[in-house]
Amino acid sequence: MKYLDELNDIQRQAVTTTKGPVMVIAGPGSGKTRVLTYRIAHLINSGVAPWEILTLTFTNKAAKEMKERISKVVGERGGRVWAGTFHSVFARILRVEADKIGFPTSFTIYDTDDAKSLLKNIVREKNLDSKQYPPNVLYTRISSAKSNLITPKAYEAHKTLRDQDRMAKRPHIHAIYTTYMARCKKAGAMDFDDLLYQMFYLLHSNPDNVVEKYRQKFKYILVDEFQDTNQLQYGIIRKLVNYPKSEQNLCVVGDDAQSIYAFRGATIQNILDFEKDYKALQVFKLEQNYRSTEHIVQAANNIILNNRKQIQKKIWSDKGEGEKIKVLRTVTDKEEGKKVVGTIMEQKMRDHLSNNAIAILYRTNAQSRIFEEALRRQNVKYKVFGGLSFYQRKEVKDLIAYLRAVVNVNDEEAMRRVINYPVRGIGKSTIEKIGKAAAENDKTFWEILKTYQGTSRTTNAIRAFVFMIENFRKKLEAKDAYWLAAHIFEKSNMENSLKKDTTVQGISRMENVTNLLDGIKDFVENDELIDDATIPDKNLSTYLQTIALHTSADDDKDDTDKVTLMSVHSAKGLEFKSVFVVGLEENLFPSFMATKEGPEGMDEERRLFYVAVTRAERFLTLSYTGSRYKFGKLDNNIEPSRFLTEVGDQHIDYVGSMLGRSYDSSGNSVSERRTPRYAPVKKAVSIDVPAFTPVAPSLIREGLTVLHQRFGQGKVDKLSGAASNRIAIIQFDAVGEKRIMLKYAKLGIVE
DNA sequence: TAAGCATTAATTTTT
DNA sequence: TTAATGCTTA
Repeated sequence: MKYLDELNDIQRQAVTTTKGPVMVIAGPGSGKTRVLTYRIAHLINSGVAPWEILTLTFTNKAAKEMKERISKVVGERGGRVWAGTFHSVFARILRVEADKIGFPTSFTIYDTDDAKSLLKNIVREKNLDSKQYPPNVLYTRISSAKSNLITPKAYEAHKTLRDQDRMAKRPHIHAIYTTYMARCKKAGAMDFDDLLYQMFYLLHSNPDNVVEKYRQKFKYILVDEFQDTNQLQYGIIRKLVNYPKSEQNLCVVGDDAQSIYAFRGATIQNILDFEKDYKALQVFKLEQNYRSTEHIVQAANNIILNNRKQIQKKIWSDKGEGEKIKVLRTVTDKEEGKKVVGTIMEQKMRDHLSNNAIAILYRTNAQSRIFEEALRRQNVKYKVFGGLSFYQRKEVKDLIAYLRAVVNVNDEEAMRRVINYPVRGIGKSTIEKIGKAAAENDKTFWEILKTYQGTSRTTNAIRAFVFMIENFRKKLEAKDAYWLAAHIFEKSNMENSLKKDTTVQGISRMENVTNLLDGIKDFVENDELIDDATIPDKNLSTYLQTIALHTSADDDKDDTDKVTLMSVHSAKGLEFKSVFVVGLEENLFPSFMATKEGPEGMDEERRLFYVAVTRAERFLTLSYTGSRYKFGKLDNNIEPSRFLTEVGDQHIDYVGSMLGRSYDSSGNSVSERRTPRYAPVKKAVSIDVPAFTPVAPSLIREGLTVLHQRFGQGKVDKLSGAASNRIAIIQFDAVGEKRIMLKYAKLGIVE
């Protein structure tokens, strides 16, 4: 087996120990994905059918990549492994089994917006104060209840939860939870948590002994990123693995130090429980880091040492010392953008990095803007991940809502969205009345709609709408998803109403819908391997499921060369030659929420920082600023992040930055606060380099006054070296003497 | 009912 | 700063 030679000893053991429960603790860059894929390949090579293997990953993209890598080892059949996120795999199973637990198999998936809008309606119907019951709070509360396997009934009886709610003056949350669940069921809809919750419920209540079917089917189960699973997810796994005479072929891979989703209910308790739940457990620790150089790896170790709880582990690298970590400090946020991009330009030039090799990582998506602007100014191509995804745009959601309404007429949220778009004279108050009637008479929105009587004008409008939807439904069986979507777009009058808008935005909306239609076409035409056969399952509801679970992390990196901009969360599992972690400021990274939450919140922020730092292969740059715009207001009282002091000075290079000082409004240094023992302050002002056009190296002569991108103005003292490799010694006004290699540096001539 | 205008509230991370 | 909500008027 050739692939076994590509592994180190521990990795190989983790791959070849195929029977029984196995836990792999995998530090960052330790070849985790390789172990997982080779393990699966190894299973297949030893006679296990690909479709008997279930692999649960964190993103769909990770699953896809894994399948491709498996296929490289074992051939095409590798693609037939069951691999996907918890959500997508269980959605697929529920597509088949949902009717056993009272849902239609064509159930729709409510995204966060749908869920919140439904919650809002419920609060209104219950005549509760919408200020007291904001949808965000309700959603989080319900989500975390589900993630902890707390049913509405259990919630009602749960003393701690009820006390918390009472203290927050929200005593009716349990009732809202109950109604919410009922309404989702009536609408034939599941929210993200339900995909797991209902899956658990299916296995737990076990109608027609369905659990047996899946225990038989999935003989080997692998879970990636186990540290980010919640109790509910672990519960499902146990249902599938724990039964009499089970071989318990379960392999979980994770790293407690990289657990960054506690806010979503994930708990490293699962890792700890795992050892208790599976007595025969074999543990393998992967500690060698193949990704980063030593300064980075050791800085990471230093950082995580500040956390209280963790599994003993120390990652190491033999890739050499490498470059020190650079720290940039600026006065304003704009300048932070400029400096980061300046450093990027420098690395591109001096180290020949392509844009692809570079990532800017931030704590909050809102930070991207400043870097986007700076990159645009320098004409550097970039791609922003996260934020508003394609499928969240209004016009895209509108058309999708039509499709949802047609597939499942009980999908109340979709129905409400399209009933008066484009405007057809069914106004707010009418919709309100219908909603109320439905809630009061225990009917669905659609049932009321079909027989609704209002003024003759609205009644006619409603009749026409119902007629239209029913007509669409007639085509559902005979036509494929693409045909139907295009048909609906036209006949619903959406097309005309979009065409009327000839503004720039209007045109771009039209383009987005066209792109959506193209996407549907693509989906219809591409076959997918499912199980041991190719199933042409191309109906609309499968399509809707796929896009509902699509996230920006699943976006393919397009083949053009672009700098990556993303949140630290979405950078999980990725690596780049050069990484910039920006906005390292108190109350931003760590976030102000964590600061008030206490030590647990802070530990999670630190793990997040650990993840960010360990994304870098060769170059790591940290940046922060003294003042920043926050919701339109200038905050110039920013302190550097506590995390900066945890990196370890021996790994940091403070080139050109002034650390550990705060400045008052006139730019004077103010007495030191709490950032100790930082690099000496060289100059009290940052070097403001004016724009210049770089000249060819051959034009640089001794005695010239030149401009350097980072060091500012200086005088060329001496030239040495061959013409092709010329080195200039330059006396800079701001930073003193520097040796500059002309072929890499960009210099402008002043005189 | 629908569109236009004014006010106000809210901003962490994501399947 | 932006998004969303509320209010007024045709």
